[in-house]
Amino acid sequence: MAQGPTITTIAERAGVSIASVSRVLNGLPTRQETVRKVMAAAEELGYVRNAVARSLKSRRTHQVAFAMADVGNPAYLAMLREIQPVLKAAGYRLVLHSTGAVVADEIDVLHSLGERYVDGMIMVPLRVTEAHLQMLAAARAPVVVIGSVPEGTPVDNVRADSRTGVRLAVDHLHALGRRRIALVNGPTDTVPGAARGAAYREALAELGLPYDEELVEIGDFYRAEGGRAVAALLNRVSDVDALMCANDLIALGALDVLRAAGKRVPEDVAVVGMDDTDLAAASWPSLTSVSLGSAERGRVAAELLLDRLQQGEHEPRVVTVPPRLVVRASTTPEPPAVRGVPEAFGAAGRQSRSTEGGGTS
Amino acid sequence: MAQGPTITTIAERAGVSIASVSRVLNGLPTRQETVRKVMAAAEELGYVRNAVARSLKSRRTHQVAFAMADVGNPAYLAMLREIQPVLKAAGYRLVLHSTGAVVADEIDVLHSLGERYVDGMIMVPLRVTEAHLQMLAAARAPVVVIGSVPEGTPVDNVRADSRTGVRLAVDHLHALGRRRIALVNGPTDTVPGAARGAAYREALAELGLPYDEELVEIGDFYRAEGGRAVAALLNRVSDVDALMCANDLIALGALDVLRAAGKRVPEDVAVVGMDDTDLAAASWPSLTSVSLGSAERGRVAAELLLDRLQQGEHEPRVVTVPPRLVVRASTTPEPPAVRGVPEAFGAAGRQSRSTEGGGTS
DNA sequence: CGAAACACCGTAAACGTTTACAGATCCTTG
DNA sequence: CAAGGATCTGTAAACGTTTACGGTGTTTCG
Repeated sequence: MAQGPTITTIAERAGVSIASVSRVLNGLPTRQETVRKVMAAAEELGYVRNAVARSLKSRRTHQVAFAMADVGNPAYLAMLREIQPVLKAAGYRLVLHSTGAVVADEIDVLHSLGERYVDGMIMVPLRVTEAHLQMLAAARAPVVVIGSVPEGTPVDNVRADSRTGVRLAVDHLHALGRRRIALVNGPTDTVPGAARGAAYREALAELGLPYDEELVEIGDFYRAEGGRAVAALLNRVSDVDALMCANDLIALGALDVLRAAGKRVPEDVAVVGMDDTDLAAASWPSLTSVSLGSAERGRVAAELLLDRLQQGEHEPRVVTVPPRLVVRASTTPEPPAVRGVPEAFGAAGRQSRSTEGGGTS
Repeated sequence: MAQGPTITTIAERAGVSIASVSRVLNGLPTRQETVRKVMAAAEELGYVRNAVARSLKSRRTHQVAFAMADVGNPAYLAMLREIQPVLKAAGYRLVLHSTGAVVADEIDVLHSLGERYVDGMIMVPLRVTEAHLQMLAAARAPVVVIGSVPEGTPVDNVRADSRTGVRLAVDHLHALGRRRIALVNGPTDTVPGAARGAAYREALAELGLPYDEELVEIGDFYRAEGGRAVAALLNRVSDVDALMCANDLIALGALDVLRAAGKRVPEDVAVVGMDDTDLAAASWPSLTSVSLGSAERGRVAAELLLDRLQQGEHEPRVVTVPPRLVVRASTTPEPPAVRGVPEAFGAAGRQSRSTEGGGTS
């Protein structure tokens, strides 16, 4: 781990100047003889380019940051898994920032862009505050935001459409004949919570169903909380025949509680989750879930960023990724054999990339 | 996004030399008056230190790489989630390398250490080949390997103990009265596959049970493959009363097939998975699973690396993390109420960190 | 009051590259 | 054979920091 060889070491050994070495290493036109000597010296010394010095001169680090609250969250993970290969293919390294649920950390991360250790950044903010907007406007490197940002913010923006997503789910439940469709939401002071609450209301209105406050329960986006919320709901109203859950975890909690209460899913109560995580396919009964296209949003964000890194300045772009309803056993009354079994296996196919090797010993 | 201010800009504005600016910014002893002027100038200009230039001079990037096959794999993800905060707390950024299942990529990543864009690396190799060992010996920065590496390799090493893990599971099944315990393994030319196969054999021997080739089925570490393997197994032998699966996904596939075949779990067949992923708690029935301590291995690896980065040279260390059997409904014959329900909720607690916010709109 | 001690600061070199520019070498051609 | 051009190469500056060293100005003390 001593001092690695530098361009200067090579120059001495090959008996040429450092400029020539650099030219050879960069494939610039050079006499054949010189190329040979330099290559030989580099080879013998086991030379590797110093990325730091290179970056200093070229003002390019070939690194991109991805910042979100927590890698463990399946939605962020899905994005990450798409972002990574896109960046890698373009020759960029990925710097990961897990900011936790702390908004101040997100601001910090944006600020750190000034350190120029990355060429650009993809960020999924928890909330978009005034401070965010200021930092985004002043950012020293291109940023792509996944999530909604007001018109006029000078960054590329990739959005989901949870309104339409909720609509898809509610329509589906309605089409199955359900009329007492409850909403189990997360906190309404979060962006997703608020959006999903509003969308639920809208969807009911469009279908001509009444909005009944009794049918709305607020918990948090976790399994245990979801379970508690559903328990409270069942205590209050007895004729619920469908649960629209703001999240797959909430839906899993719902399944726990329904099972304990002796209700059959989907015969007595149909359940829909949201985000279409791996858990949805793994649960029993498998969970109908609204996919908000996390993976695709990740891919699109990466592409937008690369585009900007390569093309330079242009108008900020906004891309909205459409949601998709993935129907599984928790809503389809009697899954036809064709649908039930292949689903189990089909799901495995979807997951296969996530499971190479399966562990380490 | 123009040219950011540098130390020179500040020096001019404050009417001092760049050396003074640097001293002030680094908190070295300086006259109060100068400190004031420099701070004021830096403030007005919105100066941020250039990390690249800094690294070039200091030979420290404050970045650490984590390299594994695929972030989507729950085992690696669990490691990542522990590694990240440890590094962050110590002031290091995390560079993520997803190498895919390609061994050559791992070698590449090790080679790229010579570029000095990171101060060190944590790696989880798929396989440890001769090429790996050579690169590890010649690595230009400290490396911690998660997985087993031969004696004498000059790197810190964090190991799981899948032998003991399998033993725990088989003992558990045996204690429950099961005697026809089958193994559903992944490919035996992978490290985990081989280790688990051998451990199964050993465990049976210790219990005085015969090793019956009929009871071993090889598939792959995916859900669909696992299902197929179990189907084949059931076709061949009819009296299987327990399945030791080399992986949670295989176990999920097993549940699919058993359910389709009308076998009750755990009454007719008990099922044990391995890795104790989030899926284990989410499935129905919830899955008894052997935890190989991925999270802890990640944390330990990060700590070892930091230690080496800060302390410098010392003998390579080897740490083995003990496995743990997490008992759930897929093996406990009649989960007492106390055990069944809290499990569902307890599981949510375990997962809570992975689900802040639950999605983005 | 002069010298020694001290506090502070600026100059310049260094980290390892890339690259503009000009000098050296070679070949071509009249 | 000389001049011109084409080709290749070396010198040096630059990227933005940190830091060793020596210089200046102030204080302290004999």
